[in-house]
Amino acid sequence: MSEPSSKQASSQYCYDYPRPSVTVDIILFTFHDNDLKVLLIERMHSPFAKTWALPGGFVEIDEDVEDAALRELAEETNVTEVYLEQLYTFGEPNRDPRTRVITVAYFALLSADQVAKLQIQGASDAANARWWSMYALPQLAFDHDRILHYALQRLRWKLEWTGLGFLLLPKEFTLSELQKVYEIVLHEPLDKRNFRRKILATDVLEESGNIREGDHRPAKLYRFTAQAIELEQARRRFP
Amino acid sequence: MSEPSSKQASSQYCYDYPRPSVTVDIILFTFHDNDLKVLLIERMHSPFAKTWALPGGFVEIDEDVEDAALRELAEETNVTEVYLEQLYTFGEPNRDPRTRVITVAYFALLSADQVAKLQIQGASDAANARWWSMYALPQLAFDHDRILHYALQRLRWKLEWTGLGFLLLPKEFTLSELQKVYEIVLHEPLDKRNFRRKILATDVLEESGNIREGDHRPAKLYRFTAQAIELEQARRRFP
DNA sequence: CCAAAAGTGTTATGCTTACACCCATGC
DNA sequence: GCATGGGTGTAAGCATAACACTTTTGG
Repeated sequence: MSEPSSKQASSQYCYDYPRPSVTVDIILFTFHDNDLKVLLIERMHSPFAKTWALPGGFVEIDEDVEDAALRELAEETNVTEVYLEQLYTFGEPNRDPRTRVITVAYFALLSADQVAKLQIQGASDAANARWWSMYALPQLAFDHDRILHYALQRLRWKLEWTGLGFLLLPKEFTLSELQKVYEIVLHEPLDKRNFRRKILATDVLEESGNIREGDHRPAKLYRFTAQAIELEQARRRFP
Repeated sequence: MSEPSSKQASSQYCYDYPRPSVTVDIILFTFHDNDLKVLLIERMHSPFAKTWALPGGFVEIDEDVEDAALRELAEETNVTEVYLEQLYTFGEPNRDPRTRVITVAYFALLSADQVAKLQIQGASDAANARWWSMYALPQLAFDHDRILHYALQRLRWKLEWTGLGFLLLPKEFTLSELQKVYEIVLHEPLDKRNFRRKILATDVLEESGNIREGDHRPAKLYRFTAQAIELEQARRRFP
């Protein structure tokens, strides 16, 4: 969300008609400590200095918009293999007080695996990056609060109608852990037996053969099958 | 989709970094002659002169993207009250051979009522505008074929999961007419009794009290209830 | 042996599907 | 009176939702 700093003589690119800036903003979800988390970055510069914002940045002139989202993701988090989906394009004229900015929002689901490995790097203009609970957000810059809640809606919809919840977990996980994801994201308790039956009926999971040793009775570990994502997308649903 | 003509000395608007143009493209669906129709405009100018394209145009610098879609719709068809929904943003760098153009696609559902009244006006750069069968399209400019088929997918999804099919019909219609819409759009035959039961169970329709006199047994006319659209959107579904 | 989480089946209910005949009108 | 589309009900199968106890381990 940084205006590029002008290292060169300004105003090199001229057009007959005014043009907006186009940015991507990324809602990066993960699941940690039994909570749905979202990555935010603290802005250093005006406007909204010292307030938190979604990671994002300008779309380069010869770059696919989706590639821009992937690039920003890589730049700010070092993550490359992610589930990424276009969310919505926000285009009100005064979303950004400085100038006209149209933003294409993407949302990404990051597994706990990936989160553990990643090094979050604030962009040059961002002092600080951290995960926030989706249910205890700070005040947000621009219209990012609206964007974020729209993303939550979409994520809920996804979980209700597809089996993609496992994208928020590590490669192997127990069914109880998966149920917890659904309960926290959907914000409602679920019946354990029905949940297991339903999720296993979709054939997106298989036993990994390993077990999670822990404080109490060990639990079978599951992983998602290779075709799981394709399977989900094959069912005719949006998008 | 017209590059603004430069009446003035060019290059008045200068920026430090290059910026893309942002356009809106509108997929305008209606139902007519037992067929799903889409409005296309024949381009006069290069590139893709003489080929058909989606209506659309540039987003003004101080204009909401959705307002731009509504404005283009009004300019090219004189229609104002429409169901309009953002479809997707297409942002590959070479969609337009001239220059970088990012387009936000919207799809609109137009009732046969409205179609009857409207005067389709090609924009200044468009010679010609007409309705085409979705199932017999001409060759299309840019990536509009892809956009159109994505819109069809979304429309199908909408009809399968919501009761919004009536948006393609006049204010009053028979259940058989409505069923025809679903059959043509979804591209599959439906059972008459099940269709009626299902659609009436959703409470989006009510009898208008009138009847359609015709060749044979007259049919009850229905209209959709005032809250029908809200109702549909209240069920937690995308978006 | 106790605490804590894992795991497991059955029943009732509602929804979806398949299916075939009579009805009202115009000609 | 016949052709044409309008209109109606039921039974079977399937998915969903509600519900409680036993199992396995660690300490």
